[in-house]
Amino acid sequence: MMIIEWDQQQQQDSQPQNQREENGNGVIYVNAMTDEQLETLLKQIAVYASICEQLVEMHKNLTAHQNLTGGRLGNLYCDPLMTAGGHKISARQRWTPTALQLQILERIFHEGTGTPSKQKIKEISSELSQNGQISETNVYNWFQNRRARSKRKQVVAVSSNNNAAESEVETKVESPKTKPENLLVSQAEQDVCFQNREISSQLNHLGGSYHFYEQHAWQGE
Amino acid sequence: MMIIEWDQQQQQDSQPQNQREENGNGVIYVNAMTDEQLETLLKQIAVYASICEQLVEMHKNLTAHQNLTGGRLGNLYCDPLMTAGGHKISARQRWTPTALQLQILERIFHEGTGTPSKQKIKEISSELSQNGQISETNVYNWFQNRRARSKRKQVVAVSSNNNAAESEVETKVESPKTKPENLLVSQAEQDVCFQNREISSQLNHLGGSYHFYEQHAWQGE
DNA sequence: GAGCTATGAATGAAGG
DNA sequence: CCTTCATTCATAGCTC
Repeated sequence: MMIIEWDQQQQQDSQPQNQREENGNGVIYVNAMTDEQLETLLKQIAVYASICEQLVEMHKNLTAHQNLTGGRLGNLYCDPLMTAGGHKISARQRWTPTALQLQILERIFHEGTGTPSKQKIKEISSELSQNGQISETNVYNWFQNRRARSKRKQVVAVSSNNNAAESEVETKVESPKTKPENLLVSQAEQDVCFQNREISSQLNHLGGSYHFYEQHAWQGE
Repeated sequence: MMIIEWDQQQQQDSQPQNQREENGNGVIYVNAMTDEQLETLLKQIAVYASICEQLVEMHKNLTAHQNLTGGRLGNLYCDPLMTAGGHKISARQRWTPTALQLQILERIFHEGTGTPSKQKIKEISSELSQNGQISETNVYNWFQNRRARSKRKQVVAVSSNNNAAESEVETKVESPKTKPENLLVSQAEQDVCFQNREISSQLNHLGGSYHFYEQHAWQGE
C-alpha cells in the first residue's frame, strides 16, 4: 500500500534510483533495477500507448456524433428545466466556463507568460466567445483566480515543516528556491498540476513517482 | 492497489522506498542501465502522460456537451481503498473534523475575531493536527463555510421574521416566500452527473492497474 | 437503500 | 496581487 502526495513537490523522498558507483577511472552509473522493476516500467509505457490509442478512438467517435453543439449549450441559457413549467426558472447568473473554453484557458495559462495583458485579454475573450458567452471580465477574473490559487497550493505544499524561532537561519539560507527540478518529468508535472484532480493524480503518480513502483507492484487483483 | 493522496490530507509519510534488490531466492537481479537509457524510458512515460491528459481533456469536453450539465464535470476523486488515517477504514475522500477538532474550531470561531488571518490558520491547524489529520486548507475552508452559513441563516431568519432583536440567531427558519427557485435546477442537474465516472475509472486503471483496462469496453456510446 | 441534510471543497466575482 | 464573499457541487452520514 503506498501513498502519494501528488502536489507536494518536496524532494524529501527523492531517493536516487541510480546508485553511483565510482571506480578508479571515473564514475560508472549503475541503475540497480530488478527485472521486475524494469518490466513494470516497460509495461507502463505500453499501457500508456494503448490508452492513448483508445482515447483517440473515443475522441473520434464522439466528434463524429457531435454536430457542433458548441454554442451555449452547456453554458448560460440552456438550463434543462428552464422552461419546464412554462415560466422561467432563473438560471445561474454567474459565468461558468465551457469545457472547451476551459481547455483553451488552461492552455494559454500554461504556455503564456503569466501576464494577462489587456490586449491579450481581449483576444482571448473574443476567441472564447465562439464557444459560449464570455466577457473580458470573465477572462480577467479567471486568470486572476487561476494564478492566485495555483500559487497558494504551492505554498501549502512547501509548508508543513515550519517551526518557530530557531529555524529561521536555515530557512533564510535555503528558502529562495527549493524546487525539485532534478526530476526530469517535473515539467509535465507542472503542466497537469492544477487541472484535474483525478487526472493529475494519476499522471503525477506515473510521472513523478516512478521510483515507487518496485515494492508496491500494482497487483490489481 | 494504491492510494493517491492529495494535499488536503496530510498523512504521516510512509517510509522511503528503497530499491528492492532481492527476489524470493535472495538473488539480486541488476539491470545495468545507463542513466541515459533510464531517462529515455522516463521521458516516454512523461510524454504519454501528457498526451493522455490532453486526450482526456478533449473527451471530457465532449461528454460535457452531451449531458448538458454545463456545471462542473468530473469532479470525482480517486478511489482510495482505505486510509491510514485514524478510526475510519472506509474511503477517505474528504476531511471530516473529529469531535475534538470541531469543538476547538467552534470555540475559536465564537471567541475570535471574524478574521482568521493567515498566521492564525497555521497555528490552529497545527494545534488541531494533534487530534487528527488536518491541513491548513481544511481550517481555511471550515472558517469560510462557517461564516458564510451562519450569515445566511441570519439573513433567512430576518427575512421571515421581522424581529429586529438579536444577532446571534442561528436557528433554522424557512422563509416562505424567498425560497430559492433554482433548487429545482440543481436537483435536475444531479441526474446527469454519471457519465464522468466512466472516464474516471478509466484513469484509475491507467494509473493503478493496467491489467484491468482491457476488460472494459470504453466506447460505450 | 433511497431520499434528505449537513458540510467540505471549488470557484467566479468583488474589494482593497 | 491578495483576501473575502457568495454560490454551487459532491459527499458523508442520518433517517425512514
